[in-house]
Amino acid sequence: MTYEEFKEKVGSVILTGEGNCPVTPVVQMLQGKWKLQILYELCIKCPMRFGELKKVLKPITNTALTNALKELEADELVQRIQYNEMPLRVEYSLTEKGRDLLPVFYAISQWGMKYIP
Amino acid sequence: MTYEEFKEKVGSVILTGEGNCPVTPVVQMLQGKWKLQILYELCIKCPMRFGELKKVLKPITNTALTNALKELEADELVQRIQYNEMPLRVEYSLTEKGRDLLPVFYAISQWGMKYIP
DNA sequence: CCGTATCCCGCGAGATACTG
DNA sequence: CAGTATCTCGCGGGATACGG
Repeated sequence: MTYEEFKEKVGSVILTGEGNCPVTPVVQMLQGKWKLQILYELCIKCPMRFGELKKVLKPITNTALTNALKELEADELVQRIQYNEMPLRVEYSLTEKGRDLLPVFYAISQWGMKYIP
Repeated sequence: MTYEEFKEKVGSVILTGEGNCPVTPVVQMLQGKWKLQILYELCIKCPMRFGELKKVLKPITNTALTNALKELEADELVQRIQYNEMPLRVEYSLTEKGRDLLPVFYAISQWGMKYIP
């Protein structure tokens, strides 16, 4: 794809240049050491429990996982459901908004397969 | 796109789960406050001079711009060419590897248009 | 089991001044 | 013009211990 094709497809409205990169806010939302890996694991298996995520993202700490999940929830990419059983059970799943990131992941993966050895 | 379609298209090799998210290393490469905006500006106009980039990314400092450009160059997303004139002229341009990120930007923009008000 | 509450530390980024 | 050289500061994330 050339930039001209890109511009034509996306529309010029959000392509004003001068620092108004339309991509930046989205990537900001995905920034942080763990967010992408969490979303990725939730793509593979959904829903997942807190402890399950913690196990799969092995060196992650409680604090980091909690914070990342909270931010993802605030951005409506992930949904938290708490079941008041004993012992407590909490499940995290992707929202539609979160699942719609799959084409983005796909594009990135394609690029990675071409350029990452 | 469902995850099953995703898996089929990308191939299961890199989809091992257990923390091996294929997307993460790519986004790591794009991380930093300014890298994406630099790439984006270079999509719009290429090549650009140091001072030109600095003007367009207004509140950026010399240090930040220099560091970001160095890292982008190390990752072979951007090429630096120096002309030993007086006064000095340096031009930055996207490499093919960098230009090939456009489909990624496109996917992200599509998502953004759907979900960012 | 699923977190919160602290404390701590390093690193990315800002500010400012200076150079080939 | 296109950077480099320092210094500083804030905050994201790690470690550990405790609470509902």
